[in-house]
Amino acid sequence: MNEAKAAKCLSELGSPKRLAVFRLLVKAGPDGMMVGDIQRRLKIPASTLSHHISRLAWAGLVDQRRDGRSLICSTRDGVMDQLVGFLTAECCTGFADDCTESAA
Amino acid sequence: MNEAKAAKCLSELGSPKRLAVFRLLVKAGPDGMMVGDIQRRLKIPASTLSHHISRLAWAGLVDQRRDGRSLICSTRDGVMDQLVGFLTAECCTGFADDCTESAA
DNA sequence: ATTATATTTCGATAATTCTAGAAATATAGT
DNA sequence: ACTATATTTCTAGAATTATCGAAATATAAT
Repeated sequence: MNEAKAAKCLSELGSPKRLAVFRLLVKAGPDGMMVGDIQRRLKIPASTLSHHISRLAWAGLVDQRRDGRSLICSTRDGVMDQLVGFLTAECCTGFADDCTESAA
Repeated sequence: MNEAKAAKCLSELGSPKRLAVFRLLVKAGPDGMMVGDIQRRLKIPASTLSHHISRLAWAGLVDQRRDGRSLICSTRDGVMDQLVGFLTAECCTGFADDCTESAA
């Protein structure tokens, strides 16, 4: 996780519809949820929902796998922890100046 | 913290320049940092930087106070914890049982 | 009052994103 | 092959956002 990747994730999660989708998937857990079920639940037109899901996937926040005619979405394991870790890593908490980019 | 407010925060943090500003302020701690210092550090034109700071303030992520001719920016206390709490709050409260990490 | 410094607001343009209907693709069943 | 279901890709207009120079505002010092 670096600043560019974190910004990408945050930006994608920053759309109310995408955040709602993502949170639904967080709740669904590893079993995930079919696109159609998300659509029925959130009442978003299919093409709009597909657009948002593809952005979440592009950011690495969500994975999709096919099961017959359905595509099952789930949150990518660990990505949320990485993001939260990055945000809360108080790099140089002692207010030092020399913080060279830290990994995490 | 609710979904709309969280989305607002995430969206604002999702701009690379704003994320850089915010992280600089996280590092600076409660003492904060003058706009001019942020500008010299990140090399963003003043009007552009002002725009980004005002968005961070609008989202409730950053506060500004005046000190003489300078405006001092600092992260709003607690907002990051609230955001992280919101993001991780409902993890696996639904149906999954093998979510071992994340918390509060 | 004049001048200098610090930062914001204005204004205009470029770029990106949102939205959703229509068409296309993928899979399954008959 | 044909039909139905599930989802994506295409497309395009509307809305939002980013960028930054110029002008304006706020404060301080002389």
